[in-house]
Amino acid sequence: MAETGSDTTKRKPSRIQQKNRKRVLEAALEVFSQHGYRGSTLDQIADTAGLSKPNILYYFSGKEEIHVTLLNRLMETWLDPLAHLDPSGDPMEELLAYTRRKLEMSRTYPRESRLFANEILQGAPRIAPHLESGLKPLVDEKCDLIQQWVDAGRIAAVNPRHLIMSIWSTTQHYADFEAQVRVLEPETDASWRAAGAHLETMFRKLLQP
Amino acid sequence: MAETGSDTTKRKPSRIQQKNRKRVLEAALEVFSQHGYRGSTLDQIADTAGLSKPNILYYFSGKEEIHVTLLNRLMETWLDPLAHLDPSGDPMEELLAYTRRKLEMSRTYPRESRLFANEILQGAPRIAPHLESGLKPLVDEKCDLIQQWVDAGRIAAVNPRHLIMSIWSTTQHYADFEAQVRVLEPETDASWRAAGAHLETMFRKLLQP
DNA sequence: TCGTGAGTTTACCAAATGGTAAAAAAGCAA
DNA sequence: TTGCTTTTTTACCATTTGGTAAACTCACGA
Repeated sequence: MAETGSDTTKRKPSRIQQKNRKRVLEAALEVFSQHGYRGSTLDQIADTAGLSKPNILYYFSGKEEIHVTLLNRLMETWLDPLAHLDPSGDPMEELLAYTRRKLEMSRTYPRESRLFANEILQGAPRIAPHLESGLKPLVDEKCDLIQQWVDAGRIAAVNPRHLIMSIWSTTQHYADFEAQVRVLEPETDASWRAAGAHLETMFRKLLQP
Repeated sequence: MAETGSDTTKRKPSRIQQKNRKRVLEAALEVFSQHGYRGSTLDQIADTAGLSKPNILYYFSGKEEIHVTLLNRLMETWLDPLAHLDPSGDPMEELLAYTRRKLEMSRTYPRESRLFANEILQGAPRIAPHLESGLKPLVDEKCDLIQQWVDAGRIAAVNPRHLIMSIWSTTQHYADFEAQVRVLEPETDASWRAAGAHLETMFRKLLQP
């Protein structure tokens, strides 16, 4: 049986396979993050990747597999900052550091942020299982941690779930709504700096016991 | 010249025209807000509206006109709460009331919120002019107002632009990322109540002089 | 009731799109 | 070089999609 590059059986990935799969995923990220799943075409991805459409389908079984692959890889990166919330650290500093990391990710990986936003906006049809199995347990765990900090009086009384959602929404806003932000504040560098200062102030005041 | 229902010349809209144009727009809102512009099809809109595709094209010149019409109508509704920020009111109460109105709109009109989010996510290709001509002047004006409140010491020192963006992002999050919110907190009613309380606390603390 | 224009349907079409078959080319071990 | 596998290209295809032409139906005033 000729291996088509899928994952039914495992073989050595071959240097050229790794390289081209990477090119496809990079191009797909560019395209999907801008137009959403249904708004993106294999031709666009092929053009962006500098490969032919059938060539792309030699590496991936179809459009959906490319999209799902991207989302799966993304989830790890995306949850990483929250996973690093340290129970043994200083609560205030941990949460502010988390906010900083999240904002930094929005600046560094805006396409990833938009890819995720697109998927959630459309009801998370292809990533719902991962939300249940990956995101939810982690959030539950960290909510417990934050609640302990609250109970111990080390930070002000807040709803942990909604605190986390506030951090997500405010930080991701700068990536997901970039087109709008740019209209209101065209100086990109200054905008990011002001955003960082603003969020630092806001969450510090919120959490001050 | 037979009027096709477009707007090249003005005639009396005829009761049935008004009714059916409304049906189309209602259906288009449902579809566009879920799949984005390119992900939505005229057939979907036609099915949802209970009309045939050519019938829809009797009332609108094409897919794009429907979308643009929706976005234009939306802009007014969307900016309305901000426009009502009253210079003569109490600063803290005005801003908290604005936040409440915004959250209420996310709950009442989630589809409109998602339609807007979709458009911005994709770089605002069809609404960019309106952002410049409609949103920007209003935001600039209200930023001046907030800055005056800050200068007068009536609220804490904040960056007005980023305050507004914080209010937008946190309130709209509950509509735009509903699929994710539901995973973390399945009890919808409780979620909205907790959101209201959380945002009230957060912005009150932020703005307390 | 008849005519006229508004509204609706049926039958299409050209382009775009996801995907496939198979031949051709490029690597590569012997 | 030879023979085999991996990779890439060329030529397609079926379906979907936005849109149109023209026939048809319906409401309603004269």
